[in-house]
Amino acid sequence: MPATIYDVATHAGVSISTVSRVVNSPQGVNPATRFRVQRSIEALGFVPRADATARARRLHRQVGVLAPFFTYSAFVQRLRGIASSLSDAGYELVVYNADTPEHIHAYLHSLPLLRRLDGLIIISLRLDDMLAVRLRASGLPVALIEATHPSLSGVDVDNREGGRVAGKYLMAAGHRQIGFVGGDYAVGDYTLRTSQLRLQGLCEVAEAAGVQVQVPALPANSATREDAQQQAFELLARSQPPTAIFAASDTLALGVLRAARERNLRVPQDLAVLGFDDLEFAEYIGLSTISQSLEVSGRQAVELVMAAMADEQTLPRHVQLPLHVVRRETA
Amino acid sequence: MPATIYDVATHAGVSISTVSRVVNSPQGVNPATRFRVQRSIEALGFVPRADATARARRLHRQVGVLAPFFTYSAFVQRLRGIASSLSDAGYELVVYNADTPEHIHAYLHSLPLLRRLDGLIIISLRLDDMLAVRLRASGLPVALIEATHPSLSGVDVDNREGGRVAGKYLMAAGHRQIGFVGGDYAVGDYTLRTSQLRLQGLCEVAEAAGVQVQVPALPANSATREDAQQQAFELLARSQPPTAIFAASDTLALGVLRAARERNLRVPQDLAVLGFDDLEFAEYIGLSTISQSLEVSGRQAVELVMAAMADEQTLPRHVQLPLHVVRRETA
DNA sequence: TTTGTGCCTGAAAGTGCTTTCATGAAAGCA
DNA sequence: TGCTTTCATGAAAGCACTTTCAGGCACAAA
Repeated sequence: MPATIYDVATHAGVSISTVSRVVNSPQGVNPATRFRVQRSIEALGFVPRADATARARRLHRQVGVLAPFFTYSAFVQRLRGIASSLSDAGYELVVYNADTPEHIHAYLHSLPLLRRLDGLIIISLRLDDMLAVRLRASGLPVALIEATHPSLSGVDVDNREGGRVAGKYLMAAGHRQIGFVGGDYAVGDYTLRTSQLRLQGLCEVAEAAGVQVQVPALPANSATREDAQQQAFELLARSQPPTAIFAASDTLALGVLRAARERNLRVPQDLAVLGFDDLEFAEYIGLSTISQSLEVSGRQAVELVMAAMADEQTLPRHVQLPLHVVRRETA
Repeated sequence: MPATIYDVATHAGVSISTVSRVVNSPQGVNPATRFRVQRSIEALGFVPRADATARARRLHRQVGVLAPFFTYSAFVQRLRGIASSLSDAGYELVVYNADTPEHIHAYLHSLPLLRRLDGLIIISLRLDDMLAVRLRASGLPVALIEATHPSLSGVDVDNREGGRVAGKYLMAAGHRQIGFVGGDYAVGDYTLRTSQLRLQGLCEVAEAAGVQVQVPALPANSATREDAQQQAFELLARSQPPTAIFAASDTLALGVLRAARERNLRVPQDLAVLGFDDLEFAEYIGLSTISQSLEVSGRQAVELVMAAMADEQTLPRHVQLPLHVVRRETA
């Protein structure tokens, strides 16, 4: 059984208050006493228990992350940013996986009440007004990533602008037949509809340039590679098939790439493919894509929760991250 | 301010003991009293605070995972298994990123003392005898993944056998010039040397069949795609280049694939490529590989820590997961 | 000698539950 | 009716720290 603050106090012949002070604010205690206590601490190998400290300080030094982790690939890179910022700030990271609407619902309602967390980061989940207001009222500092809500801090990108950037890039490369492949990660009512926005942006600039965007007959209601592959097959089978396809995510772009290979189309000569996200594997496979600074989004979110933790009264802040195309080999 | 157990007790006109019993073992309390208390609980919206419960029970319902997450791609899939098993068991998952030897050292020495965790899972980190014994003695239940040690529970695979499986598979496909590309994730003294073992297994079966294995002149001391690409270039530039390359991981295989593309080699006709791990993207890009059941390893590890948590005296258990080749398009 | 002024230090409250132990009431039995 | 047994409940200890508050003590000034 490890030593407690009481053991140290007895051993050094002082009160526990003094031991606590030696640990937390040594300058306030008489040098002679301090050295004696320090020797006792070392002799007994005393280390304050994190949970006891947390209780007394009413600060847990833990921040939670709620996300549909395993259905959604972009989380790793966001998490990377979150983890490193959090660790720099001396906070631990606890992970809540929310792949189903039921899980999400349960977490969202219990986490604020359990009072185990100092802050919470919610990734890629759409929150309705009621929920957002409840969260805000619960007193648990929250930051959103990818989604936004007026009453909660958040960091996102301009998805419509992303579609415009993609369209301009492809048209600048001479494409006049542009296809779109999309779909969103389905998590019930919490599903975020970014794919649609990216398509809108694409259509805007295409229309302005007199270029028509080809959209699959059946829009997918999920975001798997297989869906994308089927969508691509459909587009490529048309009488005037697209010479370029913009996929609403890198994962979907993989499906397009596969479809191209199966139809013996050379990329980018016969078919240019442009993704969205800039996931890690995009670089590996040479996929051209729109980068949305995933890692930075994680760091930003940590800053936002920290701000909310420092001052609960502060107004929600919203950060919008820039987008840029990363030119590689597929477009 | 949320309601506490005291508020409920007052409201229902009972003692806090009774409220506690209604929450935790309702069958032991008189139905009339029970209903009254339950009504008070609902009226006040009482939810027991997780940290208070944890303290009183001396059980935190949190398990930690320590791993070089962001230098090591296989973690996502392992984590998926861990997260879902943990959540089924009602435990939370706290993540400790350990990309540098210094971080690892600090975590390994502080986590057992801070007493915030009920258990710890350590992924892909080599522990020396002293550390393993210390951990064991600390009383914090531990399970290892990918590494093993006699005094700690662990789940791993037979890496040498993995090399043999790869060699047999490639030779059965007719290859007589087999190349190897390898390298390990470098985390100082904690670096695990699995690449070497996989090579040994490959050499064993090749030698037995009179086939020579081609190994790059400069073995890489890291495991990046770029390293693998350079290694592959070197092998392919030889007078008698390999017709198949076994890469010690899927990430490395990506580098080989890239090298093949740059040299205008068709895969698998001109060069067969076989990976190891079966990461998620392997399926996406059609990479043939040796699966090591990453998700299962996570589930197994949870079982092992749980066993250790249930009975601290129990002997360490070791589980070895099966390997099998997943035939796709590259070999 | 008395009063004032800091500096150290200890006592004690606060944190919100679980769980053991003891007690009283009610029920069962002869 | 008197005794035992069971059931339901409350009191209180325990958890391991931080932090506030008050007071003791030494030293300087009056």
